Amino acid sequence: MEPETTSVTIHNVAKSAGVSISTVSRVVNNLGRVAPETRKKVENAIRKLDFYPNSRAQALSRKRNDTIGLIVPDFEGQYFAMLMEGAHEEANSNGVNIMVLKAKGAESQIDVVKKVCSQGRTDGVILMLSELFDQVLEKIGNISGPLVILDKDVNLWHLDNILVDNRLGAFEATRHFTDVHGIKNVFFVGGSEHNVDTTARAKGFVDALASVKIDPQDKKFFCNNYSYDEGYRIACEKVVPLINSREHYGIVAGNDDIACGIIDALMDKGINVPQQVGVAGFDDSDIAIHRRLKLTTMRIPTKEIGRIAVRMIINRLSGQVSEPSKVILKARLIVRDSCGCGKNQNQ
Amino acid sequence: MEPETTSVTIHNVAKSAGVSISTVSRVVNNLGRVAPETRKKVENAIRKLDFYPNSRAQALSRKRNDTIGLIVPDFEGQYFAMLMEGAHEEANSNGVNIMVLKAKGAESQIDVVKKVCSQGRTDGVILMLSELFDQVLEKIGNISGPLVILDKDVNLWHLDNILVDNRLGAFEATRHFTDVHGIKNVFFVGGSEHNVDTTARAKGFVDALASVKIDPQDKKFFCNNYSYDEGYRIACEKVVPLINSREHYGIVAGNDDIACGIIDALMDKGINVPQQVGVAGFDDSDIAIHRRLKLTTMRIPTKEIGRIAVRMIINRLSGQVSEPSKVILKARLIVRDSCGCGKNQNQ
DNA sequence: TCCGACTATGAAAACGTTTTTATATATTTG
DNA sequence: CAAATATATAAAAACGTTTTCATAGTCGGA
Repeated sequence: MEPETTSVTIHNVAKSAGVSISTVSRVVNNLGRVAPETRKKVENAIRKLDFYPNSRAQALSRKRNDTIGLIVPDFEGQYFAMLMEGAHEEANSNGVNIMVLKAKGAESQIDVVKKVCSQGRTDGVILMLSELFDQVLEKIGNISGPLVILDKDVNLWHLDNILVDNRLGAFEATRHFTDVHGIKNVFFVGGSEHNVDTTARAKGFVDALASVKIDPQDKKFFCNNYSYDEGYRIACEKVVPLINSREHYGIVAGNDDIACGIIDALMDKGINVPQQVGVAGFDDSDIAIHRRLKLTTMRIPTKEIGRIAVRMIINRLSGQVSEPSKVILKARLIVRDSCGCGKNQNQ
Repeated sequence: MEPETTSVTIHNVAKSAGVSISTVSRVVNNLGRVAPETRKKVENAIRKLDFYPNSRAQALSRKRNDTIGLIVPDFEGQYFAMLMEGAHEEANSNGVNIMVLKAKGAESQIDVVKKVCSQGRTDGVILMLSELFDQVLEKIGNISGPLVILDKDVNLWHLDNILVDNRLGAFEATRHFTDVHGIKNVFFVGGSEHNVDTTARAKGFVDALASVKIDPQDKKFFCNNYSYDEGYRIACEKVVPLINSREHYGIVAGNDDIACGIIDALMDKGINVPQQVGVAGFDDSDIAIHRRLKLTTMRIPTKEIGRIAVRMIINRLSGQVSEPSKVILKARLIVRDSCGCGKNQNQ
């Protein structure tokens, strides 16, 4: 009934080596001075007994867990995986662990953050906010440990903040069509109109056209969400009717899913992509290179975001850095075939 | 220099409510009998002081962390995300957390498992093994807590085990071509020949052909890895030369990436897909529905695997279940367009 | 009215570390 | 050579809970 193999503690090691537990602790943590022969005795005992310090006791005593919480609204797409990749890389090389939590609605996010921090389960938290983020921020101002907010521009309080310049990204994608391809008819098909990312990207699009003296009027469309199906739908309903077979066009999509939907819709309507209509996506997700027509897209440095977020927390914990900071990363245009630059350029 | 807001402990609550810490603990954990008015006093104090029990102290005292470790070789593709989805769902509804760890090589996996278990950082571990898994298993037989092995058939020791019947999956995909489409010329293009999944799928393919009296000789090909590019390469080098324009063909691919590579290769060589050659993938990953020609593919119940894995650990921890078990899940054929069943069936 | 059983609560031990403080012993200094 | 100082180690306190054990107080029955 009790197969519970009681594990070996620092006391066992101390006894076996004929020293006190303080000495063992000093050896394990490389602290203070220990006579060479004593150290050897202790190290032998540790090896003999296969001793690993109990992390629960360490956590209590040291008042830290060596654990960072990563709170995301969902695990969909590959954003989460990339974020994890970067975060884990940085965390691992600093001996800290990552606990993944999911919290979608504002309620849930407030709950999870408060709980996890107040309980001392993590030493710091990386939070990817959902849409209603001002409500969340309002309530978590007084939490204890370091807190990094991702992807939403947060000016309040002493919070670290990492974001991507979406406006600039869409600006560059748009100017790629106007400048490199000499196209005057550029459209924008974004995600939900109330999404802050979409808003920023739409602004970049407008700014880009304005900067080359093109009227952006009636050239912006919005999907209900960031999905392939919505991209397909909007392309059929809004874009196709505007296409004149004698002109060339460019479309800046809100993300790669939408871009793919658009491309397939256009093709299904017999329109030549990318010869007559070039399309650019956003995110550089997996699907960008897993299609016949490789997607030109703006790459979001997601892995980098994860890495920096962990770095920020570690810095704050180590006391080296006390001031909160805001990091703004750029998206980068990855030119492939769907804009008309690539292998399918000349038919 | 010390903005460390020292958090409120059970002692503060006890003092504020005018009772002992044992009473507070009893109220918090709903244990033993507490007089209604005492309970009210304590609850008020808890609310007033915004008390959250320190999870580190709880962990030490209770000898558990309410944390499950999920060890994966990488975060690529969407396998990890789906696994996480299921695992988190089950974990969350049981009040346990998930710590994600990465360990790729055999060395690393042994290290991580031993460390995480011996330290008591997690109460149980879900382990997704890399290729050289016998070496790993050999060394981690004596670890303490519950351990669930994913995706590799493990017969040794007292380990829980969840796997997918890859043989049966490939069998069904193959028979779909022979039975539904009446195709005799079916090929298999798997991943690395030394991969156990590939081996099982290849066997399913051979068994299926044998079961309908077709000679599987010279119909199996292998990629160096599970990538789009390899699928493209093998299709060009091995498959295309075998295609006779008067015959119909079916191809069972090792995964969706390979399937996409094959399809694009065939199309680039001017072969009609799916009219002349049908292709089926494996995994039902994102890309299956993000292409113009929707992929027919075997869906692996990854989310379910995550859910069951967590369930197993929780059951073992609760002492309800003591015997290790092996769960074998089936892949399910998702019929879309690339096999020739769908919208593009008749040209 | 007295005794046993039960109830509500408090006191104290335990969990396994880290860290501070104390104490021998060895080494230097005047 | 005694006093001051270093050095190596041990003893004990602390971390914040849970849990066992002890102790008053209450109740019902003889």
